[in-house]
Amino acid sequence: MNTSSRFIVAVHLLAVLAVRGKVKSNDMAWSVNTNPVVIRRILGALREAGLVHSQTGPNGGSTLARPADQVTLANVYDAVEGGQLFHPLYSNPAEACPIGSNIEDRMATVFEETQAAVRDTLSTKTIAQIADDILTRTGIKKLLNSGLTMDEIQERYMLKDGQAVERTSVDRA
Amino acid sequence: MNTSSRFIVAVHLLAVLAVRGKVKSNDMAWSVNTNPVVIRRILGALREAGLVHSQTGPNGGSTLARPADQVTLANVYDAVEGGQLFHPLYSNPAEACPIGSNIEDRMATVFEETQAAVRDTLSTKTIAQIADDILTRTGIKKLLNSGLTMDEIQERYMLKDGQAVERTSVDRA
DNA sequence: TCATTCGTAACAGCATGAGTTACAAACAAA
DNA sequence: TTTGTTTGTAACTCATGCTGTTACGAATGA
Repeated sequence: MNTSSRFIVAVHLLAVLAVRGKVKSNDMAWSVNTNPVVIRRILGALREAGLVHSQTGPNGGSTLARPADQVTLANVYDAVEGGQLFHPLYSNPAEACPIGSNIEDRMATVFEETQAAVRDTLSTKTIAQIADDILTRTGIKKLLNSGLTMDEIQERYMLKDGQAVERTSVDRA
Repeated sequence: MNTSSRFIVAVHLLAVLAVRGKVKSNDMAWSVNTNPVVIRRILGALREAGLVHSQTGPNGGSTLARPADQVTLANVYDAVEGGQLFHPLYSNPAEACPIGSNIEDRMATVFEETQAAVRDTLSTKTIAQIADDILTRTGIKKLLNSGLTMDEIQERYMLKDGQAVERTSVDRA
């Protein structure tokens, strides 16, 4: 059926951290367009999994706990969704029925194989790749390569039709 | 996250149909240990997907619409879960944020790849294999090979510690 | 005609997730 | 030390989805 939005939000947050360094939950909430508490809840799961560090107080915020190219989407998935994609258990099937008394066991192995396939797929992708793809796509990567810092880019450029373009005086007003 | 129990119940039902031929929703409900309407709802999805036929009236019930070795678990999954395992959409991330404005697009391709991996895994397994595994495991397969019919086995044997054993006069009483 | 079986609508109960408010704890800076 | 900022977390509401149940019309075989 479906997975919660936690996974995609978690990837979103980690990509932001990969690009920006230390970020406050308020700023991340703005980017995701939700409440800071929702962000902090997800950060809590990421912290428990050892993917981020957080700091209270002024100049507080969260940072990646290890380089973005060492954080796979499988790590993120495990952190926020906690494993099982399928439900091997349901309401006590009949013991007297050959199918009923064996289906859970049999399907458990199917679920394990499927879960492994999902994890294999997700483990080939890292937060660094996701962030890099997006920076390239928007033209920000080229600006970074030209020596600008992320802060300078943020100040002097804006997104227009998905591309980073220099702000005009009108935009600043 | 998680998937509903519909998938495993659907596999359960199809395995029962593979073994028993035509079966009433009442009997399937007994095997699954739930309400017949729950069964009929799932059969409805399977029917829409062309996996079973149903018949009203006396001597009614459901049957497989094609041989059990031509029904893969991917077919079943698609029938009852309808595709999307992950949610690519969430609450309007900020357009002005490079990550926010691109994350949905980027993750959509990740989700598609993952979904494809799941379908690949599930498409290697058929209802026939699941049913056969269980019949073999319980010793029923051997009885069928010895020439007994499923009805005869049902009448003269019972499950004890997962194995089909002949009923004693006490069991019949 | 009648009993049986399915199809489906309608509703209740429950679990889960998201959004929100509130507040204590940690911490940097004055 | 005090103050303001930020996080962590509990508690609550609201919406959604799934399961179980009752009810009833429609189809069908005897």
